[in-house]
Amino acid sequence: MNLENTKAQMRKGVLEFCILSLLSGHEAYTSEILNTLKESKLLVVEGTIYPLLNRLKKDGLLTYRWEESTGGPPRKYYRITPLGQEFLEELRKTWKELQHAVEKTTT
Amino acid sequence: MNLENTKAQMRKGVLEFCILSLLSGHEAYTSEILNTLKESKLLVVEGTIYPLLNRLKKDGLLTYRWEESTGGPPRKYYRITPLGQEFLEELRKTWKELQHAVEKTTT
DNA sequence: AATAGTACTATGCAATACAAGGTACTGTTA
DNA sequence: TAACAGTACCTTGTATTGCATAGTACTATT
Repeated sequence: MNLENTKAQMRKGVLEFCILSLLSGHEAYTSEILNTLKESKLLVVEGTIYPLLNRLKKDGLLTYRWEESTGGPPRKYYRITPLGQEFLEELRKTWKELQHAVEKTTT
Repeated sequence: MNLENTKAQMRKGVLEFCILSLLSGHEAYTSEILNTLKESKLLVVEGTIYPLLNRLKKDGLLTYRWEESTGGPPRKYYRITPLGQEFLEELRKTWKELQHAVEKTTT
C-alpha cells in the first residue's frame, strides 16, 4: 500500500469535475488549466490531461478553438458546453454525496 | 461520460480509507462491513471488497481470525493492525487535502 | 543551425471497482 | 435423505483512467 498510489486512485473521477468547473468560469488552454490545478495542489500531468480533455470533448461536454499565441506555438482554448454545464451540476451533487458518505463512515 | 461510471471512479482509493476507518473502531466480518458502508450510501459489491480486504491484509494493514457463526458458514473477522492505524491517519490527511483541493478548484 | 521554451499528441502500463460465476457451510423443507 | 434457501467467502476477466514515457511541432534566441 503506497500513499502516492492511493492519491492517484483518489484523483480518478474527480479531475473531470474540477476541469469542467474551471472551464465553467472562463475558457482556458491546457497549460492554464494545469497551472490552476497546481495552485490548488492538484498535481496533474500531460499524459492525463490531454486525453481527459479529449474525452470530455468527444462526449460533447467541451468545445475548443485554436488561437495563435504571442510568440509560441498555437493554443487550444477549451470552453464548456451547455451539456457540460448540466453534467457539471450532476458531478457537484455526486461529489457532495461522496463526501457525506465518507464523513459518515470515517467519524 | 456516464455518471455511474464517474461515481465508481470517484470511489477508487476512497474505499480503503473507509474500511480501515470502520475497522479502527471494532473488528468486523465482511457482510457487516458491506452493510455499514451501505447505510452510509457507499455501495460496494463482493467482487470489490474481497480482493480489497485481501490486499490490505497482504500489506499488513489488517489481520483476521475465523469464527464459527451461529447457524451459518464460518466468518472471517478482520481487525486493523498498528501499521494499518498509522496508514489510516495518513489517509485521513490525504482525503482532507483532496477535499480542500477540490473545494478550491470548484468554487 | 542548434537550442530552449512552449504546446499538443499518442501509447502502454498499473491499479482498482465491478460483473459474473463459482465453492462451501448450516438449517429447513419435502 | 436429498433438495433447496440463506449466508459467507472466493476468483477472474473487463472497463476505465491517471501516469510515465516518448514523441512532434511552433516560435524565439543564441
